[in-house]
Amino acid sequence: MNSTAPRIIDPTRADALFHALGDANRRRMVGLLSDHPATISELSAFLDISKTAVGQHLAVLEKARLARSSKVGRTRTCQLDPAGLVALQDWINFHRREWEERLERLGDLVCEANSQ
Amino acid sequence: MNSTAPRIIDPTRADALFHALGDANRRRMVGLLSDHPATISELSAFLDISKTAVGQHLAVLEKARLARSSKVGRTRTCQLDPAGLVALQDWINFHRREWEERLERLGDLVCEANSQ
DNA sequence: AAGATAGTGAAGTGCAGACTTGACCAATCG
DNA sequence: CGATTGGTCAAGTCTGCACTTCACTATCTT
Repeated sequence: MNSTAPRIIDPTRADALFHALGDANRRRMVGLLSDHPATISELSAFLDISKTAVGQHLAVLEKARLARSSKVGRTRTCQLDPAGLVALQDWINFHRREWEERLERLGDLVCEANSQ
Repeated sequence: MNSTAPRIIDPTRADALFHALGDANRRRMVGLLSDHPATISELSAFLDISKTAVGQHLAVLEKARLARSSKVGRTRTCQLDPAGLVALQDWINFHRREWEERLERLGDLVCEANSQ
């Protein structure tokens, strides 16, 4: 489980993923949600944007599978969806592998990269 | 080295990073560069966009420290800069840690997340 | 039932950003 | 030298998207 095998990530998915995280407010949302679930209103208050805006952000995050939500009564509670983060991890691992492989043969840059 | 310690990533930097990777062409660029360095013209030909556009993308990638470039003679060769990927990794690790910690107490979702 | 509260839909505004074109400079080649 | 070729600068275009407001539908509270 949790194999180190190179798992490729579909471009469409990558698009959704990076687009989703490209916005500061959405990143703040996953920041909040990674701490604990929250409702639309709470997120709205915290981020200081309209509930409508939160709803729109949520849709984007859900499409990227970075968040989930479910409505009970009149309140919708959002929580983090690990799947997105996992996919992101995969994307990085894939590319990391590629250049690490290449840099091994060339032996440079790497130290610099680690120091900030 | 390469410690597992939580290394926090500055929001401004995260912005640059995710914004940079939010574009499909730029992702294709890092894809190419992670294989081997390339010149502006080569990238232009491969991505089928103007050299000017490539230059603009390059600027974005460099700001995010995902690429470097240097000009010798009249040709500019671009190569991948590991620093960006490393920072990205840090960002994920940080959030991953947060929700893993929380999910450990709640014990759910995780299996689903791993299967796609 | 009246009134607040939680959220959704539609439509509009304004800005950012991904491109292009065209003029231009600097190396390289014949 | 003259002609390509590689790259950059400066505008300008056009689409996408973050966000708002307004109107409306549940749902909860008292």
